[in-house]
Formats: sequence, C-alpha cells, structure tokens
Amino acid sequence: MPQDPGSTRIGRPRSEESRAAILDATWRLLKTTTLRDLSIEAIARESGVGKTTIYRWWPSKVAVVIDAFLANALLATPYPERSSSIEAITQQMASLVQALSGEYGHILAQIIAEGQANPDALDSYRNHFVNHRRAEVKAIIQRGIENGEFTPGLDPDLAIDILYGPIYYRLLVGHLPLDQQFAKELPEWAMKALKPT
Amino acid sequence: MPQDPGSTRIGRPRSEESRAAILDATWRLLKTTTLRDLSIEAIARESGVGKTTIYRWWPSKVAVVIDAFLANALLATPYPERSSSIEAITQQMASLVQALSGEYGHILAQIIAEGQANPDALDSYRNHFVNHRRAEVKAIIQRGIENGEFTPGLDPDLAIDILYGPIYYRLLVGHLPLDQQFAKELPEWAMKALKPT
Amino acid sequence: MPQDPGSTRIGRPRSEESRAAILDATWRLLKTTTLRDLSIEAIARESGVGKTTIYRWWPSKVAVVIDAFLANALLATPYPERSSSIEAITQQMASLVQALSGEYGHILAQIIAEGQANPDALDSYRNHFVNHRRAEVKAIIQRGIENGEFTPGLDPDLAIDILYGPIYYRLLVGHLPLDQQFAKELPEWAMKALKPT
Amino acid sequence: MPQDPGSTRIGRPRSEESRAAILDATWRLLKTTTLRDLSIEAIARESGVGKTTIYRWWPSKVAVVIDAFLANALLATPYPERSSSIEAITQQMASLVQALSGEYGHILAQIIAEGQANPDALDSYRNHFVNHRRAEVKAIIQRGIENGEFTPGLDPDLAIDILYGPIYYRLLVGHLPLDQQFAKELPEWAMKALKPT
DNA sequence: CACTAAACGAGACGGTACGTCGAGTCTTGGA
DNA sequence: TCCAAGACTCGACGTACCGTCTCGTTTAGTG
Repeated sequence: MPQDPGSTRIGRPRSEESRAAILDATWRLLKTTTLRDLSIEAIARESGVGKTTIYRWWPSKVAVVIDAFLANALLATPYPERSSSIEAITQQMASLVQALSGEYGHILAQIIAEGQANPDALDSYRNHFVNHRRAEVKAIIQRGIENGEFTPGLDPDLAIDILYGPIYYRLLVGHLPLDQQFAKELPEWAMKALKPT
Repeated sequence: MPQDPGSTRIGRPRSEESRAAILDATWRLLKTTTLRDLSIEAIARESGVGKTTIYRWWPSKVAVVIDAFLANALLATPYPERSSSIEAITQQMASLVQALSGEYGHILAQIIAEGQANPDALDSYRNHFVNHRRAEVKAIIQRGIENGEFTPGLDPDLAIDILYGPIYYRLLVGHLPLDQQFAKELPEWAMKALKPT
Repeated sequence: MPQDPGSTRIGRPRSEESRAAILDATWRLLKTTTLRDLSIEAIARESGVGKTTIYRWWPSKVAVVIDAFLANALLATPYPERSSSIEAITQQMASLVQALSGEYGHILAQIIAEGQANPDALDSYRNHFVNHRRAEVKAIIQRGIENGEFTPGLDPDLAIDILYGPIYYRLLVGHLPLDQQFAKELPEWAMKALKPT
Repeated sequence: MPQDPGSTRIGRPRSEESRAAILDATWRLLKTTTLRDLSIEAIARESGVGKTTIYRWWPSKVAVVIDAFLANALLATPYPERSSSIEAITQQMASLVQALSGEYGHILAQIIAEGQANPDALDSYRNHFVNHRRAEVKAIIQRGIENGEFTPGLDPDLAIDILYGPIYYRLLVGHLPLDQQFAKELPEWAMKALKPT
C-alpha cells in the first residue's frame, strides 16, 4: 500500500501485475482459511510471486489482508441523507448488521482477532475501518443533539459504543446471530438510551 | 449409598504437581507473550514437564490457557444482592469494566481472538465465561421486568447485548479506554434503553 | 532368562503365562517388523503385559528377541555322525545355507545388525549362536587334520571362517542369494582350501 | 552439441559451506556414537544447520553417512598392477583387512547393520561399496582363470565370496580380530580353493 | 487364616527425536 | 532497481517410544 509519491524513481518499476496477483490470491485464500492460518508462503505460492516481493511492499500479513479487503470489499453502508439523525443511524445500523453477517463480517472479525496479538494490526484496522466511520456518525449524533433528537449532554463516543458495541459483541463472541430481527430491534431499543426523556 | 464413579482408577495417578506447574507456567508466560505466540513447547520447557503430559490432559493450547485462567483469575464480579435490578447490574458492570481494564481483560481478549480461527476455542470460551454469566443476568433482568424497573416486552438477550456489548467492543477494538468514567457512564446511559418511558 | 536357582523364593512367583505371552508376541511381531522397529511398548501391548514385567526380566530388547528365537527356532542343523569330517561339514553347511535362506536367517541378520550398535547384544549373539557351534566344528576339523583329510598345520579358526564366512557375507550383504547352488558349490570349493595338496 | 543439463539453475545456489559442515559433523559424531544413535537432529545441532537443509538434500540418515564416508574415507585399497592375479588379490586383501580393522571398518559395519532394517540403505551400500569392487576383482579372477592361475570352471562370484566373506564375517561378528596374522594367512589359505590341483 | 512380599496390569512421568511447515532473510540470474 | 526462484536458519508442531515411577491387585508361601 506504499509508495514514493511524485518523484520519478529509477530502476525497474514496481510490477502492477504482481500487486494485483498478490491481493487476488490473498482474497481467494481467505475464503477457505482463517487469517491466522493464512501464510505468506501460501500467498506467494498461489499468486506465483516471490516471497521477497511481498515482504518488500507490505510489512506484515495483516497489511496485505487489509489491502485485499479494501480492494475487494468496500463495505459501504453509507449514512443516508435524512432529515432525522435517528432515521439515518437506524438505517445504517441495519445495513451494517446485514453486511457483517456474511463474509465481510467474518474477515473483519479475523482482523480484529489478529489485532489482539499485534498492536500494529489493530492500529491499522482502526485507521482503515473505525476512525473515519466514527467521525461520520459522531457528526450525525452532534446534529441530533442540536436539533433535540438526542439528550443534551450526551457523549457521542459513548453513544456510538452503545449503538454499535452490541453488533461487534455478537460478531466476535457469536453467542447470538446477526439476523434481521437483531438488525431491526437493536436500533429501536438502543436508541432509547440516547433520546431525551 | 452411591458408589463414587471412577474412583478407584488404576495405574499411576495423575501428578497434581505437574498439573499445577503447567498452569502456573502458562499463566506466567501469558504475561509476557500473546496467546498466539505461546507455544506448548514453551509451556513444557518453562514448567519442566514433558510435552506428552500436556497433550495427555488438554486437547489444545487454548484449553490449557482457559484452565490457567480459571485457576488464577476467577474474575468474580458477582451480582450483588440488591432490592433493585438496576442497581445490581450497574454495580456489576462497573466491576467488570474495572476487571477487564487490566491483565484479565487482555487475556480474555486473546481467548476471544483465538476463537475467531478456532470454533472449539470460541465454544469453550462461551461455555466457561459467557453462558453462565448471561443466565445469571438474564434472571435479574427478568425480575426487573416483572417489578416494573424495565419495559415489559424487553428481550433480555438484546438487553444484555446493549449493556455489555460496549464493554467488549472497547476491550477488543481498543479505540477508547475501559476507564472509571466509562464504568460510571455506560450503565447510566445504556440502562435508559431498558427502562419504561 | 534369569532366575534364582534352587532356593525357595517367597512372594508371588513369576508368571509363566506372561513369559510365554511376551516371547510369542515378540516372535509374532518380528515377522512383520524389523528388530530395530520392534519396540518394547509394542511387545507389551501385543502380549497384554505391563512394560514393567518385560523390564523386570530382560535387560533389553535384544535379550527378549534372543529368548524368543531360542524358544521358537532351535536352528538345529546338527553335524551328522559320519566317518568323514569333510562329509559331515559339507552336509551341515548345506543345511545351514538352507536354514538361513528363510525367516531364521532374516532374524539372525537383525540380531547381528543390532550387535553393531550394542556390544552386549553381539556378545549375547556369540554366546548363544556362535561359540558352541564353532567349538563343535573345530573338533571335527581337528579330527580331519589328524586323519589326513585336512592339511597339517591348518588353523581350525581360519578354516571355519573360510567355510562359513561366505554364508554370513551373503546373508548380510545380500549381493547374491543363499540358494541351492550356493549350498552345493560353496562346500565343494571352499573345502579345497583345507585339503592337503 | 549437448546442453549442460541444469547448468543455469535459478534461485539461490546450494551452500557448499552447509554441505561441508553437515558431512564434517556427521563424520565427527560417528566417532563417538553409533549410526543407530546418530540423529539428524544432532547432525543439525552440531553443524549449525537447519534440519530442513539436511532433509532437502538427503533422503535419510544413511544417505548422509554414506556421503560423509565417501568424503572422508575413500578406502582406496586398489588392486596393484601385477603380472600375477594371485599376487594382486593377495596384496589387496591384506590392505583391506588392515583398513577394516580400524575406524572405517567400524563405520562400514554400521552401514551394513542399518541395511538389515532398511533395504534402501543396503542397496545404497552395495552400489557405493560393493558392486564396483566386485566387478574389478571379477576381471582379475577372469584373467587368472585364462592364464591358468585358477581352476577352469571357477565361478568368480563364488570365488570372491570365499576370499572376502571371511573378512566381513570377522568384521561383523567380531569373534576374532582382523589382525596382521589374519591378513597374511587368509589369502594364503583361501586362495588354495581357487587354484588348479 | 491372616500376614508378608514379590510379581503383575495399568498407565502417568520427563525426555529425545521424528519429519514437516512456515517464518523472515539472503543470494542468485534475468528483465 | 525489481522480480522469481529457491536455499538458508530457526522454532514449533503433534506423535512414538524410551526407561522409570507409582498405583491397586493378585498369588503364592509363612506364621
């Protein structure tokens, strides 16, 4: 995911072909193994690329996987433009539950898991998947506070955790499914915590 | 009079000494490595025990770790006997946040992480750490519904996820700390979702 | 192969049943594995006997095997009573080649092989299979020297090596078979080295 | 013009340094242990080489040992150019007895022993140490038959076994030493079996 | 008939080595 | 300068036996 912006580099240029082959192979392999059991060796083998090439451009397995994820699965679930903050969030939460119930959820879970043994991986995850999203919803919540949908004095960070925490909890612990009913009821009930009495 | 089943086992009896040494060493090693980097080989080396002995009694690394966890950190955080369900839960949530903010939280996170690549581990985690706890709080919530503290029609499972999800979210994603403020505010706000309007 | 001759021992006497079971199992296993791959563990398993019992009565794997060999295969090939030394030896050599061409030869070879890494085993082999046989044939050769069949001044030890060495050479190196032709021609030709010119 | 096969191999070339270190360590270890007790693990440890590297280039322990043997002990004992076949063979036999009485004999014995449990090892032994030597002496014997030194109708294979069998017999069974006297007397006497009367 | 004492089966114990896999690094020739 | 190929050291995997040990049980003789 690197590289020298702007200047004209000398020597043989990076092979776009290899880059694509690596990300493709990674994505393909992730469908049949877990991130933990995925090996750089296997990626190199599967993509017909030298191990060195992978090590040259990515610092770690997770970095490759995150790139592969970004290349293959944008995981949009945008916040719809609505007059109401509550409606916008509710709708997005439902989309997210739906999205995470499948393959994407599985891989995201693997990335978070990897992050427990690997601070860089967790950092990377937060930078690519968390921070931007939280900023976005934080703005919407702020707006909700201002227009009276939410309790004044509400801490947006805490609010986000209350709304989204349950989703990741189920994703990672798996005690109950990320199903339609959950997608519908979670926003309904959790949102009550944010509304003024 | 009932006969103790399997009481008189033949052959050399299991060495309690070895068992303890293994769990001790595991716990000790977990403080300096991650579960993923912990190896059976290292446990054997550190505890002065043959690898065979470990494999004889535990099916996997995680199983040892869970036993070590249970032996070293009961992670009590019981629900205090209170007249009010809300008070009982509030208090326990605060204790839990406090407990998970340290070493125990770190190791629990590792176990959940391991579970993402290893269904048996996740199962084991749920059986040892989740199911019992959820049943307990479910009963308290039920009581709260009955005595009017909580909205009739509230799904206890969903309620639990709203209350505790944020804790595990922060534990695993680490975007914000499990600090005192969180321990105080989360129950206050999240509980609002459960109360009748 | 031990035990306290004469005195009346107290305590539970050695189990003849176990002894037989061990030798049987050993013999049975030797037909499908090599001596090297034969394990005490397997003998115990196969004979339904505790490992301890084997270690109590035999100092090593080879000792068991030699006992099993002696119990199951006396490997007679006696020297026939003949007027002529040459005829007696010739006949016995042919019998020996025949005997060693099959299962017994295979196992004897294994024992000699084991002996290369294990002086005790080689000693044991010589005591049980070599010394007595050599003494016997030495006497016959001596007689042959005296009655003029063999050259005066012939060293019986050297003579034995010339006669029998080729047999063990083929047995162990396996470059050529221990077949009927060899059984017939070896004595014919080798004997010429011993006769007076 | 024939193309050098495998000449321009790509990838990192094999490390001659490692190869030498492995053979050296093997040879060194063989002086203090037996082939049976020699472990690949120990060779790797002693030579400072990864186990993988050994397994990459040799299929088995014996293969390494044979290479180490060939590298360290060519065991020349050539047949001197002589007018007389008898003299040539006599001389070489004496050299061989001398050579096998020491370290080389010990290791050769180990290899033959290993061969009893391992057909590939025995094959390897024959290919590297036996076949060529036998062909050589066979030619000399043939010449001896033609020029009247040996009995017409003599089977060279049988002749070789009569001459050399006793040497290997003593080497492997160890009932008598491979000493100077044996080196002198064996050819004298055994040769008589081959000569015309 | 109780008592002693050795042998017995079962099986757990600390070890060593097995042959394999992947990690991350290094070293070639060719593009 | 990049790339593929592939060799390098290292360390862990889970398994098989080693020879020793500790049990409860069995089987005789002796008192």
